[in-house]
Amino acid sequence: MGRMAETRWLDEREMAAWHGFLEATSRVSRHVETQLKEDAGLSHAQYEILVRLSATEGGELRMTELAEGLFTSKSGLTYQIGQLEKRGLVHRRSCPTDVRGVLAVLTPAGREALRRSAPGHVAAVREALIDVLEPDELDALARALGRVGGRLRPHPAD
Amino acid sequence: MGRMAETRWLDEREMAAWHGFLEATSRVSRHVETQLKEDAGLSHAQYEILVRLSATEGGELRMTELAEGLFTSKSGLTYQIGQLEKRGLVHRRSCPTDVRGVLAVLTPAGREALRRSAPGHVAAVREALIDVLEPDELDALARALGRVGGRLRPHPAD
DNA sequence: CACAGCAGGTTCGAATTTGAACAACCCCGT
DNA sequence: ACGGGGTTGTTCAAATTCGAACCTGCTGTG
Repeated sequence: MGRMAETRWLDEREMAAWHGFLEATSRVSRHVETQLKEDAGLSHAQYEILVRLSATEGGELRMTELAEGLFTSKSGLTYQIGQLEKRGLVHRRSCPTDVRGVLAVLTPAGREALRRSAPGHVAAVREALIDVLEPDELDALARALGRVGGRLRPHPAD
Repeated sequence: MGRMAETRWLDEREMAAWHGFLEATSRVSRHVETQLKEDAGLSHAQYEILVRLSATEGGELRMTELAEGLFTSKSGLTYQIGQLEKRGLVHRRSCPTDVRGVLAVLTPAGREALRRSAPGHVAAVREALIDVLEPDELDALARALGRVGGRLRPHPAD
């Protein structure tokens, strides 16, 4: 019965890739997180929320949509929106078409906070990842990781 | 004075790479984390600790060395070693050559836990990252991310 | 129209993580 | 031998994160 197939261990190349992935993600994450916190007082999660909101028509988005876009849990988003709301960067508005729904709306202060912190953040991203790679390497990375992320994306409803 | 140079925003290609990086790291991390937690009751951090320890001569390592290898903070490691110690997978031993030092030592139970959980973990890593890429893509990824991680590594003491 | 099943958000508790502050200790130059 | 300076781990409080349980309110079906 269910006897597992012999394990295919990782060879040296594969191990190097996995380890490199872990180290890079860990360090890049810390780099970006630290820069944002020090220079703008925002966590990366909070910054991303502002970005997504600012990219929409009215600067507002349903909680669920936001959560999906941020690859985070619903409860995690509830928490972060609460934090941003306390600081007046975002406010909640109930959805006109669905009583249950909640819209997170970017406030003028939120838009301003984003405008101020964006340059520093972009610089950090360049320093940590973008400017470290040659254009072709960057494209290869985008293609490869795009596939990786896509395959783990929650079912498009099969 | 200190006026910042004009910000070099990210173009579409760069944006795609950054977003892909964020999505991939987020989803891969969750995938691996979930598999380990469900199948072995270990967090990825804990699993990595067992791996590093098992790779050494006596299955032991100084706290600081371990923390560096795991790209984590010292206090974070203290916490995790505490958890593993509670479960009998690791135990602490004071360092013979430095009174301040502490050695984390893998116990037989710890070695056994690692042996049991490794196959499932490797499978998850393959499913999420390794087997999704062609050999050349994997090498390119390793080269690129290796450089990225290396550049953000704490000063080798200049 | 009534109902079962599902979707949207929040709440709650448990587990982690991080940096700062500490206390103890090693090491090197004077 | 001595003192300053850097190291080693731990402790502590604050911030997050996640999944499970819940309550409400949609929605398609009979």
